[in-house]
Amino acid sequence: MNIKDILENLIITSLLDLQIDPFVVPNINLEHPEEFSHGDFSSNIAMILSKSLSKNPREIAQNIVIEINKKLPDEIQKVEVAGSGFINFYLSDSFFENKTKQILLEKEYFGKNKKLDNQKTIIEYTDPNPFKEFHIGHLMTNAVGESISRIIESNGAEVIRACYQGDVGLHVAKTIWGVKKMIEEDPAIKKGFLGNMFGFGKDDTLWGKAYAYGAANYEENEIAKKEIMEINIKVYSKDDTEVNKIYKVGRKVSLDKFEKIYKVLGTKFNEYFFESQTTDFGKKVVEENLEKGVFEKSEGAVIFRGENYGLHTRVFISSEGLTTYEAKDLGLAKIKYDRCPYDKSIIITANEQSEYFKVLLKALELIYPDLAEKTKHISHGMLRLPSGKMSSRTGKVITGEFLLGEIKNLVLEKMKDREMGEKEKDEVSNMISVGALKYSILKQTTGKDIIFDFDKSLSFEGDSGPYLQYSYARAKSILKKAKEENLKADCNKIKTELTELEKKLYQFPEIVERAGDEYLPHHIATYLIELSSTFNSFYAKGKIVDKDDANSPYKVALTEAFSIILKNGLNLLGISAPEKM
RNA sequence: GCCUUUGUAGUUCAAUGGAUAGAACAGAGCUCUUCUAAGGCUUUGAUGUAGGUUCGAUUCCUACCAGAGGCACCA
Repeated sequence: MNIKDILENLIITSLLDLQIDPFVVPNINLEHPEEFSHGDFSSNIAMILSKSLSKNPREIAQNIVIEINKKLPDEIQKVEVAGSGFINFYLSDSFFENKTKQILLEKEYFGKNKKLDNQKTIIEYTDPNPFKEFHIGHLMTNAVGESISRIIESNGAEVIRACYQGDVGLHVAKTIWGVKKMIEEDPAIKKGFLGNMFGFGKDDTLWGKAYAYGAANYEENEIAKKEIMEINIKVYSKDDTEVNKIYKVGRKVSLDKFEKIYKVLGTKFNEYFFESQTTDFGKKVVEENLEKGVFEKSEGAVIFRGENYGLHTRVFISSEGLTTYEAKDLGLAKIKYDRCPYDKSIIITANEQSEYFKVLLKALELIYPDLAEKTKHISHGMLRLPSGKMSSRTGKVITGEFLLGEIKNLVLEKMKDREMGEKEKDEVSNMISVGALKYSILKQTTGKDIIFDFDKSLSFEGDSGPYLQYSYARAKSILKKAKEENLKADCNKIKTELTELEKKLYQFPEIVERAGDEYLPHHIATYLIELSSTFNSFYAKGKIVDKDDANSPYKVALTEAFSIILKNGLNLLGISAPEKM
């Protein structure tokens, strides 16, 4: 039984002994006070009961404490009444010693639970579009999705990582138009686009330029717009040899590039879905349900009248007969389920799609109510520069690779005096760059915009990924020294005072559970920063590895426990923990 | 215009309706003959406005102000 349950039972039985019905309150509220001087757990039960009992909360608290003291378990050292009626619990030395033992024993399993056991969850995130850049928005969706995946895995769920990619649609036509025009203008450039069919002689940055070129002309040039729409139809019909060829190469160039990025970011997808696979089925679903009255015809298009549900109306099949992404997404829900029957389906996107997903989920509810029930849309904020929104439509994008490259340069600059082999330096600098970026995304509540300032957001000091990684490397370095001096960890403390470190360490599993319940990775990030800060103070206070100090084995045990939890926590954020940096 | 969402130190972020609103950066001042100073210690500084609910509100409700996103054939 975990400590929270023990405390809860203790309160309930004490209330019963006092002839108070504990079930008049919905649940016993137990929280960690902000300051350790207020104990390890605190309950406001007396304050809540005060009204219904018409009694002073402090008096109620006193009575409860008297009852609790009659049956104080080993885990609790003392119980006190404080403030306006809080009951504060102070945990005992043996509780902390046992927890440290448990951490050292369970290692990478510490923090995991079985809450979502037997729950199969498919989680869709990143979703870059072939023929377009992998921009920093994708980086953000990936960071959030990967972290949520790992968190719910730690809560026991089986996770299927899915990526849905738009390999058909107007953006493809814009790119193909751009490619054709650029080759027309400069035939020599053809090789840069198409290369030899097998190698990587193809220049993937050219494809980004072609998209930007097509996109700009689509907006400004009526003739180009018409040509692009014609190409769009050909992409679907596949009856134009030249279009087919450009399409085939462009798609592969994009997908290969994406795979390289996923590898750097630490994501391995289990399933890929493509719009080219959802189009026909999506259209079929819409047409079937047009007859059933879910959709209606308007101005030549097939629409879903979201206004009837307080939402907005959207087009599912265009007046030209093309399926919009609304219809494709609708089909996707069923295709996903057919391929991997899930208990829960999570889709992660930027919050600019929040309203859209409400409409989509309403339509889904009318067609596949069981699937709609299982589906959840999670949105994150936008990564924006002080100068404004980042858009790939205008062609002015910051690509994921560019950003990671810039960060890596900063890291390498910082590492230039480190004694480390070139290969190791390269690996470690990759870990740190990705860690810095991911942390800056995950440290705040999912859903709020991130104002992205190169210098500030990616600082390597203070509240940052590298701070956590540095703390880890430091702990590992200490443990290495302990090993060299043959000092073994011992969880039984001799006569040291408890430090704040023990009081933070045991809280990790609760944090994992909460982050999973709320789908909020930032709880992990906040906890890890507090934990690391506590460890760093502990480190600064005196030597840990010291043969002349009888407490040294206990300090080594705490250091090891810290390193285990920090590594597990970083893993939940999708951040690697370097042994050295 | 309608809908959604966000307003917390100079800046970027925390705070299941609870105790003295936490950090980090920036500013001021300390700290490496000692296990990693990407560290530690000290210090200045904040809940958009006006009401309401509550024993208690940054948190819930209403209005207003300000920012962001969305609102018919792009994803």
